[in-house]
Amino acid sequence: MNAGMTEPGEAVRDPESVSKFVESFAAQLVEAGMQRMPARVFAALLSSDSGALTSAELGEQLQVSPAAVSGAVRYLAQQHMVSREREPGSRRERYRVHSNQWYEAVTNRDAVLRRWEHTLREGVDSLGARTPAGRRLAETLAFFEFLEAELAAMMERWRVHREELFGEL
Amino acid sequence: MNAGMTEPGEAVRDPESVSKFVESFAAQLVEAGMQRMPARVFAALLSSDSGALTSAELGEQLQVSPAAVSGAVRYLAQQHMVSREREPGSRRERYRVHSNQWYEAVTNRDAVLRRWEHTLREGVDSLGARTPAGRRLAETLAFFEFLEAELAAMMERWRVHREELFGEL
DNA sequence: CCTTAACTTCACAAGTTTGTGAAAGTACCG
DNA sequence: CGGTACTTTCACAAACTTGTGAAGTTAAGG
Repeated sequence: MNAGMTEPGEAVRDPESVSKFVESFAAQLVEAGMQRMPARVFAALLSSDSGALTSAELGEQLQVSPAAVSGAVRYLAQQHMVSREREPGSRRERYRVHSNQWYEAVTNRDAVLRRWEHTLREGVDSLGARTPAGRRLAETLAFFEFLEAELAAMMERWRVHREELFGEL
Repeated sequence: MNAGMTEPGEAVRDPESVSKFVESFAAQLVEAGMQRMPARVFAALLSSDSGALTSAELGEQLQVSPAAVSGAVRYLAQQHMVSREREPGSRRERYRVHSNQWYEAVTNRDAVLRRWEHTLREGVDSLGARTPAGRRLAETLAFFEFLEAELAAMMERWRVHREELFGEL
């Protein structure tokens, strides 16, 4: 650890090791199903001090075209993982990650869960609720319903725990 | 609902509506990041009455080659979402889904979570724990650590709840 | 209003993924 | 041990994805 050999306490931002982190983190997001470019953009935002970068900054840091940044940001905004803000007095836009908002977005996937449940319900219907397969699906459905409730409660607990650790928003 | 127009209670397995379910469910697994073929194979297994199918049965139902089935099953077995069993007295293999085992496999992703945490810890190190970015990562890390503990506890509660709903294993 | 900085859209080329047929490998069974 | 019934591996073609440059659009500022 502390491979940069800097004295602890110093806030020297070594671009190379930052980039290394960005790429590792992005790789894990990709592994978890996110597309490559949104993952890289998101990781870059997450590890910026201001929490917000312009399109040009992102393009330079990641060595990609404005078009790529544009597409990635559109996706991230749709997923509520970043928000866009216009810099006043400039035609430049900045993309911001609200540190906690992003994992809230990932866990608050009510709509997604609801669709899974809907599909499963249809499955139980077409297989017949009393067939072995129907029962198997019904159990899966019950699990998802349970999950949905638990996730909400868990995020509530997290907010409390978070405040203990880091204080007010 | 009950689009098949069969009297309730009847266990008529309409191959077409089953296939429709298989494809919808598979599509959702794909959306969640699983590869296409493993998703289809898994959905087919999940909606089979026996909970187990041979390679030939899967190939026929899904209209794919034995090679495709082989690859898909290898992946699913690695993820512990199906298990393989040799039929005694035959050289045929069957692939089985243990109704509850599969979502246990999906939620028991300790190793995966651990790797995220490791990456985040490195990130905090290279950004500096007292920088804004470092603090942001530290919060994300704390969230993952919290998640890890919560997930385990949640699955414990689910097992109890499940037993209430469906009885013993 | 015109200029211009910045973002977005689009057609396409490069790269990657996916499923196939054919050949090779395994292991039951006589 | 040889035959055969499966399964797996492999090289490749088709289909899809991804990022680019260039043209198009928007709106800030003169």
